[in-house]
Amino acid sequence: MSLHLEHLNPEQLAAVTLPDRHALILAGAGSGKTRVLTTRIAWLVKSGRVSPGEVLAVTFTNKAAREMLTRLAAMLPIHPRGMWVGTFHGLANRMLRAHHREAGLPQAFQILDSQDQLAAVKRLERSLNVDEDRFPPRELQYFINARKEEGERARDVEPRDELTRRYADLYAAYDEQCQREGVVDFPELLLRSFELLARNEILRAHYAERFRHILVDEFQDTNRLQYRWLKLLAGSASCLFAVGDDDQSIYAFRGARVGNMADFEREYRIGSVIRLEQNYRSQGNILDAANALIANNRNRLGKNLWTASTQGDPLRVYEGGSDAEEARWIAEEVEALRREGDRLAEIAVLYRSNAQSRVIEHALFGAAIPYRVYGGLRFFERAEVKHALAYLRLVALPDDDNAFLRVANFPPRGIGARSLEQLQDAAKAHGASLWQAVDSVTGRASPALASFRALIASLKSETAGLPLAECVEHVVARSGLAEHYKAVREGAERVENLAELVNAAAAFTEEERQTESGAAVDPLTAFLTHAALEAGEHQAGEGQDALQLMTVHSAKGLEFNAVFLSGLEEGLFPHEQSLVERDGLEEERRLAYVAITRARKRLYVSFAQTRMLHGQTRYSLPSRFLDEIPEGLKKWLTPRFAEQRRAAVTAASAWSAPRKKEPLFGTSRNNSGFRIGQNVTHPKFGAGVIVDAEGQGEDARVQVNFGRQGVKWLAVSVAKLQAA
DNA sequence: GTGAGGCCCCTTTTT
DNA sequence: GGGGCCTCAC
Repeated sequence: MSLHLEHLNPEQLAAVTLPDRHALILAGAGSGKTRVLTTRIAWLVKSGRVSPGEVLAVTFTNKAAREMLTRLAAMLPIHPRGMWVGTFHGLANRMLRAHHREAGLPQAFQILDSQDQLAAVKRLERSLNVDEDRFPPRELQYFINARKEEGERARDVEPRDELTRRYADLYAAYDEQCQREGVVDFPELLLRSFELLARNEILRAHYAERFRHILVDEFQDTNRLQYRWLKLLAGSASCLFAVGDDDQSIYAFRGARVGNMADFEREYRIGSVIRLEQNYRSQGNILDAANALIANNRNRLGKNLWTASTQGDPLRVYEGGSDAEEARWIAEEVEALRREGDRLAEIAVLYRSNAQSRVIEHALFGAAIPYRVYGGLRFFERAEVKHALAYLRLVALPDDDNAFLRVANFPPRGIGARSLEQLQDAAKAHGASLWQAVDSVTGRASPALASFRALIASLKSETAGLPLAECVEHVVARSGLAEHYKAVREGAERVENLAELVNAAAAFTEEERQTESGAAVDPLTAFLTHAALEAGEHQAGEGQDALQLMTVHSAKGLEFNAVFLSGLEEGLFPHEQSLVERDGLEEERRLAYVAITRARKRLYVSFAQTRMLHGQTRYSLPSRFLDEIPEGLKKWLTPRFAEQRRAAVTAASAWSAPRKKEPLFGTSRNNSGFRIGQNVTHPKFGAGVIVDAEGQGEDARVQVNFGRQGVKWLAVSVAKLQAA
């Protein structure tokens, strides 16, 4: 039950025991950030400075919030009742449920996840006869979310041009639609609760008075709206304690504003920023590599991590002839680590994009290594589960048109597109929801519609008062979903997932009972909120020892004894898209920095000469990030790329002879003397690789990927290309 | 109204 | 390569 303050270093201790004032903690990777945050809360409470109810701590992910609660529970004698700990969205939701009337929402308002939101946007465009080619729904969704995250309503959007004006109009119409249906998207949770506080002086004063200490994790990832929300919540009396690391800002693409750190420092007159620079996680070579890499970024607040630990092993660098070969190598090395006694759960394979996992999974499967993939489709996002949830949503709030359209004819019950179109027209004419509009068309149109309406109504009455799990079970059975999936081929897994949904409901009830953290809403609405806000990381096979596969993004905040960083190739990492974005390359570099700093003892880095992407073989060059790591820290397991190119002339197969059986490239030639996949050099562009060829004789042209110099078509007869 | 096959697109991700 | 969406045939 002790805080163990004596185990903190001077900077950590200073941060933990800071007097009542605003603070900015610049906390490097592995510097004990979460520990400082939680210990500070415990210290504030234990020293009697505040009561738990006067503390609010906010994070980005549910995982981080849970972690914080667990640690707090270990440090504080009683359950920290009344303390607000959660994600931005979770806390905003809590506030909106408590003050739904003031916020202009039904108490049972439903939350749209990104999928639902896209469906809602599509539906809107169709109802307004908007040309989906000129206004792609995805673009509109992006526009709306970006505006909301800046704190702007449609009327605040500056009509720079005709297109923007149209988008703004659609934004307004979208908001009206949501309001009519009683649904709220993710950014709306924040914006709505922000506006509530801004408008309602009494509430604002209440919260500003209540929360004496507001602590923010991963502050570098906050967007403009989140920062403004915090400022409003803090008022003039509360202390803001912000922890962040500008070098780990990897979410600019979704609105995060690193600039919030500098703004905070200025606006709150932070005299001295506390820097946590001692790293307790990684051995010397790993940390040196990370520091060397990130030093190439210009926009930094500046900080240099150091460690008291030994240098440890050098980074192991591997070059594969293909992505498959790279994957096999990873499997072999993992197997070797396992033989040495490492637990698989302590080893991670990281990649830039989810699509890369397939090849790796294939190799792991072949090597019989158990693994777990993070990301991808999560439990509550599965189609069959979303269908069941849609029925439940209609029970909770029949005006939810999204849910209505999702399951009106699923399982098929003879309600076709035409009936639904008619219904939508009728609803539009009456300014009503689909549910309300059914009566106005049933007389003439589909009896099936009327029976669907009756089904929902009876589900509602039959489940009233039932415990949550039984309610879910009843809806799954009576909706016809279970029966439907039993009948279709390959539906067994879906039936299981429906059963699992019943379990999830039971587990949710139990958890609520223990923590009593729920806002004052009915259990069904609480469960639906949980499903939307926490899409469900808990997958099957959680308990067993398994290798961890995930994108670099989702690895943030985690650490492992050994890390494999795969696919370090130009165009993939850094991603080619990032090169055309403003500050894109620096964000990619920070991403690489995050990846490297996940490792405690061993870091493996790999790349492949060829990779299957979108069904085509791509030829790539090693990532520039690899060059930015000093040679002295690396140990090449395959001859270096440059050396290999030189060596290739004399001993073509020296570098990966053992398994060079498969034909790596098509042997497409065009009498140019070059072969696809061949490494070449150009006097101006440097090293490259042939990726395509066309034409014959004098007209022969080859396409060469020069990495950061770009991909170029060159006429063989003119360009001074040389085989490397 | 329903199911099967063709076509198009393709970052990163949490809430 | 693969998933979502649309069109076309029953």
